[in-house]
Amino acid sequence: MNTNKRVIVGLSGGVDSSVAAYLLQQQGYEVIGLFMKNWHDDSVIISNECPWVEDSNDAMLVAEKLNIPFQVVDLSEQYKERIVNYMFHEYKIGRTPNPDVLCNREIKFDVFLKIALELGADFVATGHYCRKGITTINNIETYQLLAGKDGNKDQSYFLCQLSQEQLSKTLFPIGELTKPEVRKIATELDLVTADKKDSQGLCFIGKVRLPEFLQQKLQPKEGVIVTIAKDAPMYNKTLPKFKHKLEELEFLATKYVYHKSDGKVVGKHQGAHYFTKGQRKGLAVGGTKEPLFVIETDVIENIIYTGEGKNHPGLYRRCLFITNNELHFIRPDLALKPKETLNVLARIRYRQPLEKAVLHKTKDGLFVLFDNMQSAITEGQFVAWYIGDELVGSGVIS
RNA sequence: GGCCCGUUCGUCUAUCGGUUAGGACCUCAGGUUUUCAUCCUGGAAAGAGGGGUUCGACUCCCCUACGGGCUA
Repeated sequence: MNTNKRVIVGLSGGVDSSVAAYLLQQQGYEVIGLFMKNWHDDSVIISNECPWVEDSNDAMLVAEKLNIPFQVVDLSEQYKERIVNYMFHEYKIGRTPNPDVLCNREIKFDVFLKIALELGADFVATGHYCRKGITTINNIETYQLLAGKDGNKDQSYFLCQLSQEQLSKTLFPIGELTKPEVRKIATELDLVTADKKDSQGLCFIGKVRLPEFLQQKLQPKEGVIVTIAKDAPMYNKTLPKFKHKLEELEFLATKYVYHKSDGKVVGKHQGAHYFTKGQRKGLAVGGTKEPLFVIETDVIENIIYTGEGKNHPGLYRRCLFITNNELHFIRPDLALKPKETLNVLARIRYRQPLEKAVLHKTKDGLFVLFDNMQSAITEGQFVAWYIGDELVGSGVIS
């Protein structure tokens, strides 16, 4: 039944996309493999140099084995413009971006998708661990982004910015499988990628030392590290009585504002923009009973604020806000209007266990109010919310 | 100028006349992780200096160098 449908698979040179291609082939699709080359500066990568050469080669071998056509496209210009520049910009303004979420929205499911369509494809497919559902709502065919069946590998979070349009053209062939099952298939087929280690680090770039990577554009600038005491007065404010829910939400979403005089200087750093909230490593401040965690970075004053111990109050908040222009619903029918609320499960980082939360829409944006305190809510990261195993929307934490 | 205390891994510290001188933090390496982080495991790392006493001293004594209390 799929015989006349053409699918272009993004072959990355890893097991997942290899098996994805195979499964599509089994399902009767006409499959074409396409390798994206998005980065070729290996000077910034830790470990083995030039991973893309090996990866594209593996992708080609897999295509040969499956006997499908194979091509390489170079998208490094677009990748640089849309992803790398965005990264630099975000770090510069003191936020912590998630380039891989953007990479999916802007590269794999935009630039790449368009190329595929030009090549006559009906769909693109990738080796993501997630599933696509289709349901009819008000007579409109609506696509759903569902978590991968392998709870340990579920990658729906990285696709939280996809649109209906993009989903409509997309297939996720391995979403019903677990990683061990995928490996097993690859082994049985004797694919070169069968035992290849999972890729990590920045998609297409690999493992980098962030400060070094960022130094291409962001100059080091020495500043101080300040420690805020666990029992600082600002943490003991009693909850005011709120007149409106909105007032309460705003209060709970407000982050602490620190000044140098609120704590004591314990060290120096080479640039507040190289650090992110919740970070423990790289501060080079020792002698404390418990580790120091970054609780705030101030890129204007170039000060890093830290708190001692995993339970430091500066690390926790229950509520966060998303502005309207950084708010996205995969399910348009579930988009909230001002004053509407929605009970969801949400996460603020990949692989974080889902947490109960309530969405509160306002005129200017959306509040996400968690039942429990959340550690290191970080501006620039994406919060994604689910109903059951369906990812229905996401936004940038501001 | 006299009299009394302190000096241990990079940091904060524990111990002891015979120990692989312990821990925490930092750092490094590996692992987990398609973001940044987190998390897990492991490694490296010390007795201010010089003399004694002793079979043996980081530990006891003396002197030299840097940090605290009385006298004036």
